[in-house]
Amino acid sequence: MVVESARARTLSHVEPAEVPLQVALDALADPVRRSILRDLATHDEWTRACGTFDLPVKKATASHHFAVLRSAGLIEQRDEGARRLNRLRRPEFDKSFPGLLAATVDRED
Amino acid sequence: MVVESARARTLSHVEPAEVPLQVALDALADPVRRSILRDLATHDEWTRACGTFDLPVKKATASHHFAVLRSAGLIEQRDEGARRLNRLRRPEFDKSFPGLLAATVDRED
DNA sequence: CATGGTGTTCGATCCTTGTCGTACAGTATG
DNA sequence: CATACTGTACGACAAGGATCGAACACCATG
Repeated sequence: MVVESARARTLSHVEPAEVPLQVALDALADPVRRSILRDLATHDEWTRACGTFDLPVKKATASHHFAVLRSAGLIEQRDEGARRLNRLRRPEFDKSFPGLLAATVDRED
Repeated sequence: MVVESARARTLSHVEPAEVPLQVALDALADPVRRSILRDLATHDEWTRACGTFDLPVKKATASHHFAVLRSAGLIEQRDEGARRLNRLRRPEFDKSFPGLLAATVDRED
């Protein structure tokens, strides 16, 4: 029988449908967070652990940004051993906020 | 010969095409500013003076928000006597940021 | 010209939040 | 078990920005 680890059980996710527009915009307004989302958008799902992103901040700050993205319904996280893998919740988020990801992460600047 | 007033001459506008995504998102992330944009989106152009908006802030703060919207290429302003009329730059802004206004101001929350 | 209305500017304040160091928990590997 | 690696939690700090009051400029109207 497969049992979730205690660590994974503390991982609370928020459904994009429950996210207020204000929360979504606050999450998307940060350049470091958009950089994370762009990275996820251009790679296969569940292939990027938190530590594999090339970010201009220390790991404590990066951890904070991942938490913000999760509570805004933008990413899903899953533990795999010592690493925490990420996935962009593109279809779910697009359903709640049509065009918002396209207008923000599908861009150069 | 018609000459612009000194007051109107100080009104500097920014083209949406010159606006970085970061500036646009910062402007759209504030609820008071979105409320202004929604108001403009649902009325005829050049019919709303700054003082005619029902905002939960004092006029000094409102003036600040209009300045932010102008420098983000989201609104255009024109002086008409003592009043300053506003217009949502929908087509120009949509061209530079397709879907962004639709995802933010065309919404309930 | 005096008064009232519209809107901006300036300085001050307050609050949010992005940032980091450190400590800690969980996992893998020797 | 000892060590190294991955990521989070917590407290502290600093910067940015939203807010306001007061003073000011401009316009309209009597």
